[in-house]
Amino acid sequence: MRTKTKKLSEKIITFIIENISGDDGRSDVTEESIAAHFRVSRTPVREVLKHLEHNGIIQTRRSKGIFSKNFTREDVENIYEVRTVLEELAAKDAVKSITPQVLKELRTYARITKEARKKRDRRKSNEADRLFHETIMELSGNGYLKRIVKEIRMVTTSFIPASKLFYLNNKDRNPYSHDKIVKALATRNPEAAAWVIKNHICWIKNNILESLEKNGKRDQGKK
Amino acid sequence: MRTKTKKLSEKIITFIIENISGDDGRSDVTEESIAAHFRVSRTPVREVLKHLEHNGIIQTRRSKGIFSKNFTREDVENIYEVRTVLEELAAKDAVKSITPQVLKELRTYARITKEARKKRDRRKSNEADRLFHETIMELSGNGYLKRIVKEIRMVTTSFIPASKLFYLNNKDRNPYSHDKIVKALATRNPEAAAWVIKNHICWIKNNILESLEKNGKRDQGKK
DNA sequence: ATATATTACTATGTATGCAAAATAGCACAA
DNA sequence: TTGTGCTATTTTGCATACATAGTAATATAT
Repeated sequence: MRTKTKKLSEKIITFIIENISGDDGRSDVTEESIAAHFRVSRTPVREVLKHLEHNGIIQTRRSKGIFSKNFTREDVENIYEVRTVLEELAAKDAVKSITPQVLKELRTYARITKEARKKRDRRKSNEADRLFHETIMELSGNGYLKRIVKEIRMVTTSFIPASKLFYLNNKDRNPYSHDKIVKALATRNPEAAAWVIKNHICWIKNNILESLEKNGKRDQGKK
Repeated sequence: MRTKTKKLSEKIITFIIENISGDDGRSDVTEESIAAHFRVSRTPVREVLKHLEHNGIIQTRRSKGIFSKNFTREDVENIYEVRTVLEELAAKDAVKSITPQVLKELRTYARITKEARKKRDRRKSNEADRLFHETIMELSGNGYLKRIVKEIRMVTTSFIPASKLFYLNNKDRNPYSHDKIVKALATRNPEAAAWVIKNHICWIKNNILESLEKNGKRDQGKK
């Protein structure tokens, strides 16, 4: 169980995503501040930052600090278009190797997600949601696909910073639910599974777009 | 025309991909040697290395140096599976905004690729091939898709190091040629375009698998 | 001659220091 | 008050120096 080694960079990533803003002026998140927070030097922090910058999650402006990318409606649509075809692919591959055990596991995650959401336990519901999708990825047997979708999930997560993270609770439930995904997978019909996944993600996308429109009006004028 | 700034990291990437090997023992490619070659310090080199390592192209072993990943047949299939659905997506989107001008441009790249390949001018044919595919990406209007496919192309390029790069010349031509892709795009039928692209890439994948099998036998036993 | 312990070396990981760029604050003049 | 130029400050970019881990080679004992 190797956990300690990798965890630092993961922690730094989480920390950054949760703390950065896209405002102008000076950012209170700097290489120095992150380094100080984790009691390391700037060097390892920089490596994480470069990674995030490369993935388009942050942008660093010299002598100003680190800022979140202000995603446009188009950006969100583009990224979700990519994520959709990749999760469809995963679902299609997953049906080939599905087992009763895994189906049971998926149902458990689906149940936990639903219950936690009902109780407004955002952290727990997100965690179970993540496990649900990652299990399907795992099932696809395609390690590269798994890795790349994980990256994309990191981007989409950053769309909705913690401060704005209310959208899930205020909305109706996703009509293309995890339960329906499980049912489709159980039929072992690739196209059916892909269809449900596609609609599932499409619903999430629309939800995020709505949320961004509600929250993001003020960011409009700024360059 | 900002070229100088970004070029260094691009050059470093090219240099690394062209020089690393997957052998055991000590590598002659080290942070130090790369830094010395480009007359910079290890710091900027490390940033590029971390990026490549993250993309799964290289692996760095402490006190041994930098090595290429030894891709298995399964890795190649996984990565090409991902690339295929993404290029299909690009083609489907591209037909929406295709114009006679772009079709002409694509035909030009197709012609140059073909001619250069006939003359065994590998560099030129690769360049034109890249432009062909990137033009379709551009046409899709999805910047994120464009970026992510570019990354994947970097990985697939690293499958076949320069030293082994003969496969293209020794084989029959791709039956799902660039010409046929252009024709399919011209019909503005998304499914048709995606179908040709899919087969085009599938042919390349099989070609690479064959080449790896011929060249890579010796890498088998090693961990 | 072979196996093992010790030592020197090599290359990465991390920290620190210095240079450059861009901003923000302040003084001063109109 | 408002605009302009200078200076100090902030923060990134790059370089260097030190710490650590893993390897290879040598020496020693059996």
